[in-house]
Amino acid sequence: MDAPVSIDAKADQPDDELGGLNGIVGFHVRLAHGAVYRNFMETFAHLDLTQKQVSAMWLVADHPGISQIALGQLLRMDRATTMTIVNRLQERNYLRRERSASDARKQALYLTDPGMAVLAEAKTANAAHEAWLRARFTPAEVEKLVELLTRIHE
Amino acid sequence: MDAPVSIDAKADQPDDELGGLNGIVGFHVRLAHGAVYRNFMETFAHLDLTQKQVSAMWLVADHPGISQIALGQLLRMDRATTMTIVNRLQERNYLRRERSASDARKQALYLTDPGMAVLAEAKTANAAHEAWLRARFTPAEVEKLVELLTRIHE
DNA sequence: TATTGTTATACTCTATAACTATA
DNA sequence: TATAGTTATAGAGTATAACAATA
Repeated sequence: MDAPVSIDAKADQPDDELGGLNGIVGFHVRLAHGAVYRNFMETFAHLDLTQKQVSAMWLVADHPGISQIALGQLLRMDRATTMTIVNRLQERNYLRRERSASDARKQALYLTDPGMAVLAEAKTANAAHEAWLRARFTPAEVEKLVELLTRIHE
Repeated sequence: MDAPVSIDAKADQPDDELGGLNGIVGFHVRLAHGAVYRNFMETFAHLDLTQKQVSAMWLVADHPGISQIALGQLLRMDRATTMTIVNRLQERNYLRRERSASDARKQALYLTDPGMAVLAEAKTANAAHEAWLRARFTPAEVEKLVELLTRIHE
C-alpha cells in the first residue's frame, strides 16, 4: 500500500525535508485532507462513492425535501457545483428531484429507495473510515481537533 | 463575500442542521480544507498560483536538483500528478528540468530566475493567508492543531 | 429585482494504464 | 527486473457566466 519513500531512516520523518513549508498551517491542512481523501476512496471503492456524494445523500436523508441551494450551503458549495453532485446521484437513481409546492423556484430533494439502501452501506463503510482516522487520537484529542477545525470552516 | 445562508439565526450555527454528519471527523477535515482552499485562491488570485504549485516551487527552491519522484513523495503525489504540476510551472518558465548527471533516469528540477521572483511574491501572499488562518487560534492552539494534523498525514 | 435552477465552459487535482529509457 | 519519466485518458470538484422561470 505505502510507497517506499527512500532508503534512509529520514524518509519516515520528512518534516526536516519540508523546510519552511513545515511551519505553514495551511500546508498541514491540505496534506491531512489528502490522506483522509485517499483512505476514504479506498474504503468506498466497492460503493463507487465520493465524500461529497455521501455527504449529500446523508443530508438529504436527514432533511427530506431540502432544496439544492440549502444543500449547497450546508456543504459550502455554490449552485453549479451542487448541480454536478445532484446530477450524478440522480443519474444513478439514488436521489430524485421534485418541484417544491411552496416555492416553484426550488427543487425538493429526496432519496430513492436504492439511495437509502446505499446510504446505509455507506454509513457502515464510513464507520470503518472513521475508525482508521480516530485510531491515532484519544477521545479528548478528537474533540479538540474537531473544535479547532470548526473554527476554520464555520 | 459571505453568502447569506438563510433568514433565521440558526444559519450562523449550522451544526444542528448537519445532523449525524457533524460527528464525523473526516467531514470537518474536508470542510476546513475547503475553507482554506478558498481563502488561498482569493489571496493568490493576482499571482494565478495554486497551493500545489506554490508548495512545489517552495520545495524545489529548498532542494535544488530534486527529482520529480522525490518532489512527488514530499507532497504525496504520484508520478502522473507530479508531471502535471511540473509541466505547468515549466510552461510558465518558473521551473526547468535537467537530466540528472548521477542517474539519467531522473530529472533534476531547478527554479528559474522568474520562478524565484514569483516564489518571493508567493511567500508574501502566503504570509497574509497564514495570518487569516492563524487569527482564530492562540500560538499554543496552532501548535496543537499542526501536531494533530501531522498524525493524520505522516 | 432577487432567488433558484440550469447549461455551457474551463481549469486543477487525482489516478490508472501503457510505454520508453535507464539502472 | 525495478525505477523514473512520459503520454493518454478519465473522473471529480470547483468556479464563472449567461440564461430561464419564479417570487
